[in-house]
Amino acid sequence: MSKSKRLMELMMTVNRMRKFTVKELAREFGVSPRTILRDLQELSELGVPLYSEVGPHGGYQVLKERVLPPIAFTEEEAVALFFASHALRHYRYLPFRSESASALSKFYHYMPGDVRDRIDEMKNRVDFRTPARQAEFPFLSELLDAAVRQRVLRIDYASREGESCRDIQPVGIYASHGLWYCPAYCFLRREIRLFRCDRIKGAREADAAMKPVDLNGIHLDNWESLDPAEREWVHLVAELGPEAIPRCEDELGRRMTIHVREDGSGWLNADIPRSELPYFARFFIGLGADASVGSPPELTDLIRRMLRELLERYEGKSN
Amino acid sequence: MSKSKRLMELMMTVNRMRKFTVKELAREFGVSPRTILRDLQELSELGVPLYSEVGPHGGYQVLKERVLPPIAFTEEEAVALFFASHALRHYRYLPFRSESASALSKFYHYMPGDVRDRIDEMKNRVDFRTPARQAEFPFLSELLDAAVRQRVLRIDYASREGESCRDIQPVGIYASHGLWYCPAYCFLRREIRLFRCDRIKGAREADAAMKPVDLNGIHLDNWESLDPAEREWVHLVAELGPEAIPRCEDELGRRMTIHVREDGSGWLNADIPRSELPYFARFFIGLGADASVGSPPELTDLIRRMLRELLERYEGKSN
DNA sequence: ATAATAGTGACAATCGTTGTCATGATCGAA
DNA sequence: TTCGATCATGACAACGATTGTCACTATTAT
Repeated sequence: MSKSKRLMELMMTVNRMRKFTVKELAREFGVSPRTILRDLQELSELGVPLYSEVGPHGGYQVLKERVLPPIAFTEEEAVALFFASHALRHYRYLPFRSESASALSKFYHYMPGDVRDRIDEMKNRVDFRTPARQAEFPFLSELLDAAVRQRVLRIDYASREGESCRDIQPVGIYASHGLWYCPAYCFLRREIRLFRCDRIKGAREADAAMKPVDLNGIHLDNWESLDPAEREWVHLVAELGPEAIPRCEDELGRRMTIHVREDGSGWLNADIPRSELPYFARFFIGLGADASVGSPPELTDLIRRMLRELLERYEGKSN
Repeated sequence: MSKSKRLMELMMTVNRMRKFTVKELAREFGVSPRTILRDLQELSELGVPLYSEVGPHGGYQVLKERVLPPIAFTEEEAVALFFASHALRHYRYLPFRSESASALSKFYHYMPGDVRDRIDEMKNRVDFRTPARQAEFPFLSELLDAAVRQRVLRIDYASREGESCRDIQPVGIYASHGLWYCPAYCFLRREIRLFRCDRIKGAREADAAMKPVDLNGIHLDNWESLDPAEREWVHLVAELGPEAIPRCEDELGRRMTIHVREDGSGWLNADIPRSELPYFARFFIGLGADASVGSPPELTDLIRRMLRELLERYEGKSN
């Protein structure tokens, strides 16, 4: 095997093993320990963070910031990748903020001048906007870590009703419209609930006594469908004007299908839980004249009531 | 210089030059042409897409998909980068869709097994959601290209009033809530306007007679502030409940500052163009009891009127 | 035709790589 | 303490890879 190939494979191998001795590698690669030593020194010079300890039980170690085998990207791929991480800059909080920034600058730095020029030209001409939020999300890494390792966390949660302390086991975290959410099994309610991460004011490992529940097979793509069946459902029918379609896709897109006609208008036809009627009432009021609810009657009633209340407020004020 | 170093530099050099002859390179690197030929063959085998033509004015060329010098990422950086481009998968339309996908799979493919495992574990546990849209955005690349190269495009635009044909010069494109927008200088209105990309039904190079205007210095970050001064402004004051804050940040965050008090409530205090009163009226109606507008009177009047209309509609229906 | 270019094969000179050996240093365990 | 496991370094000869040179072919624009 040629030296350069051996170096590549060596890099992958040490990344895989994390801890190893010179002899081991020499056997594995069929070369002498002396050669391996020379190779390791070269890897070191190439930036692989190696650390060695002498003595029995000593050996080599790769420090935690492992270096991946270099990947060659085409120019187009690099540009795409650049803008992908560029898009994340709008997030003040990320589970891996600093890494994302350093990857971005590494990219930028290593690129040949003319590609950099091209990126510079495009930088201010493509963007993925995310609403800027004042809310703080200090525990994203902890929540994600707990989700991956299936651990229970004890959190301080500031809900509308006041601050409470509860044990949860996160399913995962996701950002939507610039806010972070965390669906998690709540040991208090004994079901999966959605938490807003900015309301989580504290998070630490729960008591060892708290046994994790089995959330294998439950993840971000399917937890919503695992809703408890206790709910009572009512049937929603609404007619949508063209202006209303995007707003419905925005807020309801993942819960129901939005039917669109040729002329741009559309309609909704779906079952919704009775408990969410207030939410829907307010939502359709917000759509104004672009939407009109046909059913259920409970919803139209509620809309009327809410409209009257609002109207009273605004009439009271002006008089 | 060692062979491997020379190969690296060669890769960068050919990427920079795009077109070159063997002799040139031989001179530049101080080796014989024979060696360069051997090196180029190796680069070729390593995936650099080289193409050669014999004869006078012949020579080597790098095909358009240039390969960048390999960049070594740490594990954490790779994970961050992976999730950045993972986040883009929600977009059905992107100005560089296929490249983004191939970069993602290249990443995944070249990663050592255990990092891949780690990513697999996290894949379903972190997400950046974007509303799924049915709208189509077929001309993103064309718009972006025109923005970068400062070209004029002739587009077919389907606005509320019907389809029209106009010449525009894009400032850039951006995605917000899953929809793509394109601020552009409109030669019809003679000012910068915001176009929704899904309403652009056709796009092609405009007449050569259309002279591009100078949009240097105007880009996505500043075009909004270049609004024509013709507008009439009114002063908005509104009181916000805690629930209303996120929705205001979402929709108004980039136009005005949202003041937040200790207790979670907040207020708005900003100038808005009179022409947008209907938009604001509807917006505050959508906030329901969580917001109340104090001023301007025109706005509260409008809100009252709209509420009455809505109420009539819903009362008419139920009777 | 001519000149400019790529492409290949052969060979010897050169240079880099490897294994072996000797030596040293450090550390943990017996 | 001594012993063995480990990293670390230097010297050198054997080996193998790389390089330059030369001779030759093939293609093409002028």
